[in-house]
Amino acid sequence: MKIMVIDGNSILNRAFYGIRQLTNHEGLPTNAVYGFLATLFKLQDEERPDRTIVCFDVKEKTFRHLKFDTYKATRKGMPDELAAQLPLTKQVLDALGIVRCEKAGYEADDLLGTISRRADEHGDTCVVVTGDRDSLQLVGGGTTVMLVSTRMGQTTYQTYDTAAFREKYGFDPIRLIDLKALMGDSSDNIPGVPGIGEKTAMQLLHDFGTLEGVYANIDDERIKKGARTKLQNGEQSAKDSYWLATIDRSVPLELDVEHLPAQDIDETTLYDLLTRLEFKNFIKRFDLSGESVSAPRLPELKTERVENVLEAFNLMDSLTDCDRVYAIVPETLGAVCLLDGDTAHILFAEAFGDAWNDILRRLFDGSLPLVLHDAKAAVRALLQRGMDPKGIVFDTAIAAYLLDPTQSGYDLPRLALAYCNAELPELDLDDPAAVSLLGGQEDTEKAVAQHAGALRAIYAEAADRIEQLGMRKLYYEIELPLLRVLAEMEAAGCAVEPDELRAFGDKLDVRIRDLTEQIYHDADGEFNINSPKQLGEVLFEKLGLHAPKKTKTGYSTNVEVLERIAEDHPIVPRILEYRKLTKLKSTYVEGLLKVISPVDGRIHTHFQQTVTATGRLSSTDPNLQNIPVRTELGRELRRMFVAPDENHVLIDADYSQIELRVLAHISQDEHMIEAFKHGQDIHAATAAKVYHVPLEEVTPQMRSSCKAVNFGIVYGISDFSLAQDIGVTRKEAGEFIKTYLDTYPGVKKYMEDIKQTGREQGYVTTLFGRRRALPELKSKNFNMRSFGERVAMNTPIQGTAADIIKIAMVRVRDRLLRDGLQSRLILQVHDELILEAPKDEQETAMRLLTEEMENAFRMDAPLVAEAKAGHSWYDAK
DNA sequence: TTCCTCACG
DNA sequence: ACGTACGTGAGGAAA
Repeated sequence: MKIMVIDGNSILNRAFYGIRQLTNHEGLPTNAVYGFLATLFKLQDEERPDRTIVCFDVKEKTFRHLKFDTYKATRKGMPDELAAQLPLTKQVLDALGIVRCEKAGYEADDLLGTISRRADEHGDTCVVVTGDRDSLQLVGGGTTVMLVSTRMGQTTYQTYDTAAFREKYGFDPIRLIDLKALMGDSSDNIPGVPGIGEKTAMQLLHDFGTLEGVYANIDDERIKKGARTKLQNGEQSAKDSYWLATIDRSVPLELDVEHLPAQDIDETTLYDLLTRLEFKNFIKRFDLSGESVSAPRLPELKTERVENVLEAFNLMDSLTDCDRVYAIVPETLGAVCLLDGDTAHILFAEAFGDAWNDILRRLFDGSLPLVLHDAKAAVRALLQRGMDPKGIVFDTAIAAYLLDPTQSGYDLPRLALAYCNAELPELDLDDPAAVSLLGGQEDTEKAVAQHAGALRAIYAEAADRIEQLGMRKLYYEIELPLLRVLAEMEAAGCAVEPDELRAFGDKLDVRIRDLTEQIYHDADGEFNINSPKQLGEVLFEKLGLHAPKKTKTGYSTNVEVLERIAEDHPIVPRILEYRKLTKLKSTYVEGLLKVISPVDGRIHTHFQQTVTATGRLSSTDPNLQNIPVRTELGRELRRMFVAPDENHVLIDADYSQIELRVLAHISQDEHMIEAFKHGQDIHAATAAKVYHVPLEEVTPQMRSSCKAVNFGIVYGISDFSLAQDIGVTRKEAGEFIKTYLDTYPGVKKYMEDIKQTGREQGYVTTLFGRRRALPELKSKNFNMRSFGERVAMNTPIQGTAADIIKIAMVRVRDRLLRDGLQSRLILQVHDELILEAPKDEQETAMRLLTEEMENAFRMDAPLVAEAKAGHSWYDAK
């Protein structure tokens, strides 16, 4: 029989530190549990043990180390976040039917040792899985040790049997104990012999075999005088250490290794647990279904099909008096579900034919206070049918986003689980088959009703919490109105020049082919240049170029690396150019050609309002927020985004330094505010201050450094990254930052305060009350905490800037309408707004746009926006 | 799917 | 000593 015995604490620990802190909807921290299970399943798949046992330390305080008073003081405890995940892990293991082994007073190590010894004696083979190198002393007989190590988030496994161990270390596994007795182990609080390090210890063992051997030959000439004195003085410590380092292999365990129960999964409990933890892929792995599970359900609703137009209008009339009308309206507008008390009324477009548009028009005529989920998609569709949807008073997706912007999604089933602990069936009303009147309706209708019920429950909860958290204005005056603006922008789309785009692509192609040939020639053979793996092999093995140490899973071949070795071989600059061109070709030329609407020949992006952690928008399908601009060639692409005809222009206005202005305002730093008030070039002004020279004497070099620091400050700076960015030593960067912060004491104070406030409150906010929770600030893990601190510094800045441009967008749109102009907003790129305007409105629209952007919010460092007009995006920027 | 790379603010 | 900028989305390769 093959037994796998796992050091639960060690693997859990690795999982915890390997992955960034995650919490699920219930607020359960889950990363360690997840990582642990992932490791466990992977090992079970690969090793196929007959039985698995997981060992845990029972209590840190009962370690045998503690018998030595001197050694216990600095023993590190388990971080709280991890401790919180321990019981969950054990619950899952129990549900999986995996034997757990714990014994008060013993470390998991000792349990591993004891179990492996017993298995060995019984003639079984035993794989010990742990992250702790100490356990390698267990290797021998039928016992192998699999060492799990996590580097850069990548987990690797290395199995040691006696031979493998000997090859690597040059002595027998059991001698690890002797080695530790000599050299000690600071992480385990084993003192060893003071003054003896790894080198000496290895030499001693090599010469004398064992600790005992060393002391038996203490006068041997191979031991140097200094070492001898140290050994003599440290003899007691060596003996203690020997004992400390020895894993106890005869723990009195009741566990009967010979008669382990077969693994028996408790499906119901497992499903419950995995659902709570939101580990969907594991649920899939075990093919669990929730049928036998009793998750709380929302009240049952009756479903009623609305069959004719009259009935539909009567229903809507009767709903007009309602406080709120809960409606499920899919993007395709193929069906609608309206909740009325305990009845879900379902209307299918198919049943109404031409009258369907009348029904939609009535539904959205503004007389029904509609609560929707993800309304933007429906609004866009309605706009595209020439309607003017009104009456949307709440969107649960946006509300849930404001309540916690860091979730990975906000679909209705997920919210139902988080807000009502209810399970909702999957439902895709955008799939025409689902809303077809033909066949299989029952289930769909039931599901729709349940979704509507959940919508109501979520609304009640979410609306309340929006109030409580002080986000009413943000929600009702910024995000909700913005929804309509975004829908209009999406529906409007942007005109493009497909022919020129294709021509540009062909031009790229010629050059790409050329480069490909040269690269193959340089490499003396064909390979896939797009494959970082193959490229790495060619550059660093075949051509023998020096690989600048960057390596994760192979060689790193990114721009930074390639630029450093560009001089070394003509292939490198060619690869750099190849990369540039293929990026332009595939992502932009081909990518954009694919998404030109066959209906109107324009490109309609989708602005995501519920994605970013900071409150920014994002753009997808296609992403129009990352159209190249930084290189001249890439910038050419902007010539393809144009005004639709000779009578129109594009107007592009962007905020000047909005984030730094926000920083100046939030931090109330006098000097920075003054600089902005006087309209100074902020980077130059900073340089003048930092270098103590008059503004006129600031060199481009000085300005550029300060520009980097200004950026860094906004991101939550560190000396390392700044050093990397401006090419100075880390120390110089550190001093530079210090000087900078002394120059702007207000900024310094803000950076300190925000971290503290964030830690105390558990979240940070923007000036408009947008909130981001930051549990990382309390983490004991340095990296995680540092990340939290940078985020705490950055989010209020980036987020406030996002709030401001959102306000501007709503105002620009409203004012264009109010002033009866034909100009329309079509794009937003974080600090930039783009209008499509009739030429005769050009001047008016430019003024309006600049005004509304600058007046969106009054700051002590005033907002400045600059507009430019042109036929294409290239010309308007 | 996940990683790597690279485009933007 | 730790490993580093903040926020995104898309395409191609490899698993």
